Amino acid sequence: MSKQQKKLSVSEEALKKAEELCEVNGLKLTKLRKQVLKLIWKKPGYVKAYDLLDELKKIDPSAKPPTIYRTLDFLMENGLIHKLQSLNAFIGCLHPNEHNECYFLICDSCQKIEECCSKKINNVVLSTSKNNNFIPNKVTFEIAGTCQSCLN
Amino acid sequence: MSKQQKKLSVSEEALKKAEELCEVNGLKLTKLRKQVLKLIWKKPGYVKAYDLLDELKKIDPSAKPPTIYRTLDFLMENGLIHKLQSLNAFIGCLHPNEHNECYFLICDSCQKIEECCSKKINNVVLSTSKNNNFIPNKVTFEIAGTCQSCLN
DNA sequence: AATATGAATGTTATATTATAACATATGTGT
DNA sequence: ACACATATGTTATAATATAACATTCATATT
Repeated sequence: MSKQQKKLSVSEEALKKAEELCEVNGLKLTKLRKQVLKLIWKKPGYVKAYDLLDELKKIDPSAKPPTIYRTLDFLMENGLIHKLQSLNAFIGCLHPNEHNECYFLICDSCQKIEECCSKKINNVVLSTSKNNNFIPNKVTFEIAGTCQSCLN
Repeated sequence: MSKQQKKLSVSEEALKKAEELCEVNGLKLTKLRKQVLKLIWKKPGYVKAYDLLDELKKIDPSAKPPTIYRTLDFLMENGLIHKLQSLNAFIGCLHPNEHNECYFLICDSCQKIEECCSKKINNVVLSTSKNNNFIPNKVTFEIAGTCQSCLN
């Protein structure tokens, strides 16, 4: 941490990145979208759509399922969050825009998620796709198990 | 195909394997479970739980959601089928028991699935788990895209 | 054969996750 | 002011999945 500049939290960092990215790409990070993204980052680990809806209702009582799902769709389409398919849950993306394939280590006991990117994964996807004459579009790669700190 | 022995279809083969595997492991492949497994193999590509339920109802009108989900649980626990997490769908396993990690190529346009096993995947899972001090338990790896025959 | 036991199945109800369809508002350019 | 597209509001319902408890069935033992 420098003396000049207060260090941003991961969450603040992510929101800043999101704003920049939307700015650059001409995307509208509306009030609603920003609120939802904030709520996603506020919770450690992953978050479920209806829990998010409950949180959002505290700010905006008129929020309803489509409010959340549409917003999640926007955030996903633009790489700001990921959906964890094996959990039906959502999580903020650590490095929007920089994306090669990434995957998730999901701790079954503490709900913490590690987002990883790796060339190896990318290579496996590309090579096996090639072997099968398959054009990959969307990769889902999630490893559930037990994390370091839950092992003792 | 030999002259002596009629070649079994993939589906017949799978059912035979399932029976053998249950025999060996002391698992009860009951009438219901066999019926459901048959229905899963009957459909090309993947199958959704409630479609399966509709099919089952034609045989057993008293079937209800728990009937299907319990049976799917049994079949999954014992490696006879897989769940495709990104589709909420199910598919028969081509090689029950032989399992190292496997993954799926899912064609978005024709719904056909290619099940692949590969040491590479296994290695990636093991090495990245190790790097993160993570004990992997269940791997979900699904690649959606376009298959060979849908490209023209 | 009678009985005990656990596993499997039946049954009712409800929880959870997600979308369709249409109405209204809001921002932007002309 | 108007047209247009995009975003949001609203109502209803679809699709996916499980909890909880009752009954049946297989089998092992007496």
